[in-house]
Amino acid sequence: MDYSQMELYLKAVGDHNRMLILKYLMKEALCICEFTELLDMTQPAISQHMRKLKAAELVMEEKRGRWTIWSLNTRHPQYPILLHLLSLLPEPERTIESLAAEGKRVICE
Amino acid sequence: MDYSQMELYLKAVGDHNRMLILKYLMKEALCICEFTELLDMTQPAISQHMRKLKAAELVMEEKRGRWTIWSLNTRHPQYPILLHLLSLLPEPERTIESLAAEGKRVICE
DNA sequence: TTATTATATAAGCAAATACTTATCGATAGC
DNA sequence: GCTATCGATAAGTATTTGCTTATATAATAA
Repeated sequence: MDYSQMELYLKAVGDHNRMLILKYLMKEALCICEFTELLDMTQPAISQHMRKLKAAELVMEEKRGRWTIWSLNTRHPQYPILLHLLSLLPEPERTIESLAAEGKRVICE
Repeated sequence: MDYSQMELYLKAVGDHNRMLILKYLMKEALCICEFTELLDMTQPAISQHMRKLKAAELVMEEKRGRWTIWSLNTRHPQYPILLHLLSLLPEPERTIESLAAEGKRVICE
């Protein structure tokens, strides 16, 4: 891995909101609309974060109908390091379940 | 480690020039004036990078006369991860030895 | 077809970042 | 004391970043 790739990689991970996104993706694949609820951000903001994560090859996207399902790229050479770094972070307070309790569950299919 | 600390940590490491600085520090403790030659940067630029690295507790400084000797903080809880990340990067082309060959060795004492 | 939904993209903006030059403080040597 | 050197800090600047709102694209539903 050269210095530019490493910089891309560390900058992709090194953002509060993207760490949250990656934390959520450790548990399950999710679509953009679910992230907008989980992070309380606009849809374009989430899309742009996913673009950054994808540029660093940290995530994969799968188009399913209208939805784009995002998941961690487990084949990334540094995937084990990513898991380790994420394991150092606390679980996000908001979850899909807690959103469901508020009646905000996004069904996505 | 909370999200803010992790962000500070990853942003400190996630810069091309700071990765070079850390790479050099893996081999030996160095002073600011040596880095200015190794990275071909101005002295204030190096000082500012060291300040960022220190804020993330990645490096330690020791005042010795006029010089400040910088070294890796081997006591940092995530020091092993840092070493692993740095090990993925190629050795810098310029070295203290190659500078010596150009007659640019900074003696520092 | 037309409307709705999920996402991507474009353009604009404020804040952060990585430099620069200029200057200040502290130490060492004369 | 005076001067030179190492380093920190301040101020200025161009670029990057992370958002915003507005709009475009594509798939589903009516």
